[in-house]
Amino acid sequence: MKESFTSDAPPAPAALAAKVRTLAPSMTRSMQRVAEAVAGDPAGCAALTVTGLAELTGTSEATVVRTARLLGYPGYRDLRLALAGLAAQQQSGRAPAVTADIAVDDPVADVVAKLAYDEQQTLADTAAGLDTVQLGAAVAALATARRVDIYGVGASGLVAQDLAQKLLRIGLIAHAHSDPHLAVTNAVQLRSGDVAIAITHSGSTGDVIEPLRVAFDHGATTVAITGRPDGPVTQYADHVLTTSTARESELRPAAMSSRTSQLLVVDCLFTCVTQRTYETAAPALAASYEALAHRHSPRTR
Amino acid sequence: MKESFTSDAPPAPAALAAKVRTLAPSMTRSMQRVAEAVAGDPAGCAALTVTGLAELTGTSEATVVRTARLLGYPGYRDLRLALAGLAAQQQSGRAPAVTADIAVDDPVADVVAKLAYDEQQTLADTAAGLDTVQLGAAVAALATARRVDIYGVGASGLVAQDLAQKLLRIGLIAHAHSDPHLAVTNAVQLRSGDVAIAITHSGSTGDVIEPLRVAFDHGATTVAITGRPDGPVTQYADHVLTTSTARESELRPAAMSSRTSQLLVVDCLFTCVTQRTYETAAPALAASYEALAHRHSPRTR
DNA sequence: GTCACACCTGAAAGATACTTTCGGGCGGGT
DNA sequence: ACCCGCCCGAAAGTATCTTTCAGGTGTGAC
Repeated sequence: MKESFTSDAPPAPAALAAKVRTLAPSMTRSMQRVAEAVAGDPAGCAALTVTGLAELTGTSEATVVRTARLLGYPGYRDLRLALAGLAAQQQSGRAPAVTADIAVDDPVADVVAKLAYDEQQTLADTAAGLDTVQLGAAVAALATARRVDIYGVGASGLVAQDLAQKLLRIGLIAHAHSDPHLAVTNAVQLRSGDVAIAITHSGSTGDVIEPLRVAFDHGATTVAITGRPDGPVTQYADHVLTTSTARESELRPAAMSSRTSQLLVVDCLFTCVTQRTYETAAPALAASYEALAHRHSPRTR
Repeated sequence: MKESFTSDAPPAPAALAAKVRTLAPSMTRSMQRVAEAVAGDPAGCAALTVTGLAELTGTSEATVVRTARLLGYPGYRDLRLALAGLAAQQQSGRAPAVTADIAVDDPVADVVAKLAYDEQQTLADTAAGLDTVQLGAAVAALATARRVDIYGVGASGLVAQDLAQKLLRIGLIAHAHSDPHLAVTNAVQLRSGDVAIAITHSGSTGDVIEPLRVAFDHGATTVAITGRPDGPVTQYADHVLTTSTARESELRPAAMSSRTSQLLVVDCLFTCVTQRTYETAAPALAASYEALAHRHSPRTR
């Protein structure tokens, strides 16, 4: 029995709070109430029966079961088991130090500490929620790709460029597009064996979905990196990599944590592809490193 | 009421194995088989139903329930919950194997865990090493800046763009330059009251140092974000913000952790500037958020 | 402004898992 | 060898979970 986390079957072990946040937007009101209760008090909810939890949240048994399903469990029974596990874990483990939100009058040192903590949390959530099977499939496609196109606009555009830069360094033919028109005109060139990657936090950025759809229709292997695994973009994605959605506030826009999350996914993609193509990737990496050395001034000291 | 082994009042939380041994002598043969299975593989048994466990141990459902009772639980259901908790607990216990370097033959899941851990470490290091006085000074300069120029090439160029994007959102006039020639020609336009920021991990990237020097000579306030506080770039920097340098390896180029570190610094700069210019920044942020909403497809839900 | 549609929601029936009851059978004691 | 006690599992009984279905509500189109 392997550790593998297949995308729909696997119940989340401890990454439940993260999963609740990720899926919350796609939930209905009643389901959100249930999810909230579950995330807020795992221990308490684990002690409850379906009927009990339904009454507590003012909903029906059916809704509770539906929520459990949405969170990735076969039924409420399994959600309850996971809940018990989670409760035991945070019981024995350290209390998750809940940091307050960043305030307007926080001193500089506090801002630094809070931002660092939040981003660390985002990384942990992302790693816990990442589907390694999907990731493996995406890596396999990239490793043998003839050509790779990456779409992203706004903040995600920078992530797209980051990935393209990395892939170029290991000898892949990769290009990042932030111009939607050029992206589409390039997408029509793709065919089977090529890979197209769309990066969008909202999962509904038309400028990014359109080129992915075109690539998909032309037979390319398509990958979506998004925070909304139920968003429109996944319609045209062979493989979906989910980024985590951290709570945001006025002083901490969503773009900040989504970018952190996206970059981790991108790093994972890159590293795994490097592994699989080590024979060619290693010398390519060394060469690019060597080439850059001449761009630096002579060492001081 | 203490945690003592009173057989009727408290169900055992995690001291289950001990309880099994304690009570084993008073058990009948069949019950011992059940208890043994439970103590031997909590995780596996938690996944089983009464019937399943009965079959596995070659006994009957009634015996399983009796065993659960003897161990202090109201019924099998509750034993199962405790089992799930126990499993999760000893699952989380064995995790500190991520400190090792990434190997070529690491499975995907390990790569994800190690990368996430490393980046978290980088964030912690950066936050700990960041000079809040220097940061405060840079923030003060930015908050009143007439114009902001940001220099960075390669991976740092993306960080520069990220910062520029953010500052633009709160109403500052910021521009990121990755073309060294254009950077220099723009730098000569700067004067006192303007801010120039150079981002370079090595601290010795000529293409970035040169425009910063020009800006410095023209009286602009200059900031360097670098991993080498003793590098050439700091010669022309009024304020130096130090990023952390994590250990690197063949499969994990330095660019990865330096980027993470740089982005945290950039986020700190942005957030603190937003604080100090809250009156104008908040509405600007809200407006940019609003403008983007129309770029998304209608909700799926 | 009205209509139609889709979708959420909960009640109740249906299925599953757990608990209890009860009689058979195996061992020890005399 | 016989009797007694008690362990054990089959089956009936009950609680819990799951599914189905019909009613209601909000949303978009005309």
